[in-house]
Amino acid sequence: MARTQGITIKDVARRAGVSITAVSHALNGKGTLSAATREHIRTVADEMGYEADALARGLRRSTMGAVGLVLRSLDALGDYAPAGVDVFERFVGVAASQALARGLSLMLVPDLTRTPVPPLTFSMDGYIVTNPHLDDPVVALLEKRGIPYVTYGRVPGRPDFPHWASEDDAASARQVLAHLETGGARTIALVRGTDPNAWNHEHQDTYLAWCAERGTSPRLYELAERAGVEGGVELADRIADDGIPDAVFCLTGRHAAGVQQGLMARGVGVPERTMVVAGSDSEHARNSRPAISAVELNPVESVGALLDILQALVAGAEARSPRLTRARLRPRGATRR
Amino acid sequence: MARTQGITIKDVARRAGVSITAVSHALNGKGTLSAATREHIRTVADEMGYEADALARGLRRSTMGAVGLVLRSLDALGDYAPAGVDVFERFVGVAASQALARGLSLMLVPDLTRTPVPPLTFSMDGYIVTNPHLDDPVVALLEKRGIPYVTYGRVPGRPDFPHWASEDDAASARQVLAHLETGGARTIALVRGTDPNAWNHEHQDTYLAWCAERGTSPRLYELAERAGVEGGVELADRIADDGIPDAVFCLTGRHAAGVQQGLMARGVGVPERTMVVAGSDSEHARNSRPAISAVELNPVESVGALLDILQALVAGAEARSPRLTRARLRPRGATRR
DNA sequence: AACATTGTATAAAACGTTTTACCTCCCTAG
DNA sequence: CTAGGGAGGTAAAACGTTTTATACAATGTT
Repeated sequence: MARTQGITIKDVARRAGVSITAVSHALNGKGTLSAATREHIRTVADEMGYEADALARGLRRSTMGAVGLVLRSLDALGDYAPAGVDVFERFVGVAASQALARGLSLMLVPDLTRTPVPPLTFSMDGYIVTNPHLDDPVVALLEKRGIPYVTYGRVPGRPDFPHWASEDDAASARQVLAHLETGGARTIALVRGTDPNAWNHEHQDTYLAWCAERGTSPRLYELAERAGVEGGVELADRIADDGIPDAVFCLTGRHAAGVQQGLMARGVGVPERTMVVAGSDSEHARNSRPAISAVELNPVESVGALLDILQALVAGAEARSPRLTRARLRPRGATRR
Repeated sequence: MARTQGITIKDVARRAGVSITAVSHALNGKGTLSAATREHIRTVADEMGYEADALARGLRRSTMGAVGLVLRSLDALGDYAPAGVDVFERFVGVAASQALARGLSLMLVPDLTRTPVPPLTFSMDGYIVTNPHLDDPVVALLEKRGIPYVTYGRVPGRPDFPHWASEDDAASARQVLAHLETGGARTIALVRGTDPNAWNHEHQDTYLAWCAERGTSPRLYELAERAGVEGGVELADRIADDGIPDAVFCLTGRHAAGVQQGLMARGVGVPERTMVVAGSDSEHARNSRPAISAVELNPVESVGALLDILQALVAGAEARSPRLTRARLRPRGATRR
């Protein structure tokens, strides 16, 4: 109802016996006040528990200290079986606490393009967009509005756009493939998702290049992210029918869990007959039996980098970007030979 | 940098050849304008793509159309092995989309009590606090600031506080216990978490009452939420050492998965020798083998109720509260006899 | 004695809305 | 002919800040 608890800059000014300008200057370290007055005002403000109204300040400064987070799959969270949540839950948590640490507010926006947009949408200083799609309308909207944004993973179809950070997907993929090769795998199948984002693209490209380098013919499968574990189980049959590969590299933990489950149900031994790896670690990977080897992403560093870039962007400064962080392969039972 | 893309109410007014008051009135359906002018102004505003600045509006109206969400465990998300996330990830997703549907912005606040607070913190219209603890400082702060709030689950130690909604935990617990009894269970162990919140309290109370009614002696275990699956595995040993019960009722999906895993590793057959149930459904419960029966919470209805109450509160209206939603038991292999 | 200069503080404009109070016109009733 | 009253509209105040421009001493300079 009443937004602020009464206590405004005017009250502080009156109590301290100075003008409101003086208060503003003292609290923001501007202007030309004597050290004494400055100190005095600060004390008074503190003991009154004064806190500048974010709206008024934002209106005047035209910057708010708040960033929006668009989870490019959050819509899916509305359904019963959320797709790809493993990664995102981590991401949201990390983003929230890191934003806090930097004194930023974090607003969650499921979909920027559905109208009407929530009130504060266009008042944010900037946005973080996770895994934008090809021709993502969210990106287009931000672009059109001139709102600064950074993306988690490069923007497909926009190789020139520099303001992104992410784990080095190509490096991760190579790491996985090398690991499997060391384990004796010759034919390796890749199971990717269907979202047209950089994550899927880049893994696929790396995989195809790797196959080409070795002169082996690729075994590529697509499976919708939202198909989840069950999708993986079903896909296992198709994979087996096509001839059992030495290893299966699934980009999501859920798919990996499903595929492994499906293969084992058919009597295919893991890791004896075929190995299984997940491109992003998740509870599914960890809790499968045998535990599935997986790439552990690095949301802490990635989010840090994203916020660095975004803050620089908002401040109108130059940002070192893009920035790649390192993910680590966690070998587990499913590739232990 | 520049917050809004230039286009203000003044521009619209000029273009439409009217005063800014007229524009405001036309767009908000107030004042006494002729239908014609109103229509005209609306058209102009639309084609200019005008959207009122949320900050200016908020400043004037002293209400913003934005609510904060405090996940009373979100700190934990910063760690590698997040505790209790299964429930919360769902909750965040649902909250975000329902807020959107109601035209509200959702701000994520990890911890309201750490200073300095992010800018918009005290500008929110109201807050949703999930599973507040006993003597929760977040609740105290909101109370002191006079900011409206609702809680997901009652506030422990504040039986008088009405503004909450949640699944009917007592009913859920009874449902589970009855299910186990039907399956032939006589001695049932309860594994609860350590957080002093209503969820744990209420399940425990119901369980104890149920035992008392039957004259059986309770077998109560506490296990920290963050102990997760491994904690469950370890606890399984203790439970078995104390004498294998006919069923184990774990409040979290992770604990249930761990306990079942631990029991089976000791050669205790599930469901033949003992049954396992989880108080909140999760991927762990679904993907264990055998699949663990679990109570499927109802975040959609709960969030709906919470927003209803909060919106009423903010509007200064009377809200029907508290409100209970129904959770459903999903019987699965782990209790199939 | 007149004039810069410096140090400290403030008045007032601005940010973009909403809302309150008022204005003007025209019509009708007295 | 005038008072009263709607219909249709606007000017200006307000929201709580920040910022720009200005005021006023006191001090130093020619």
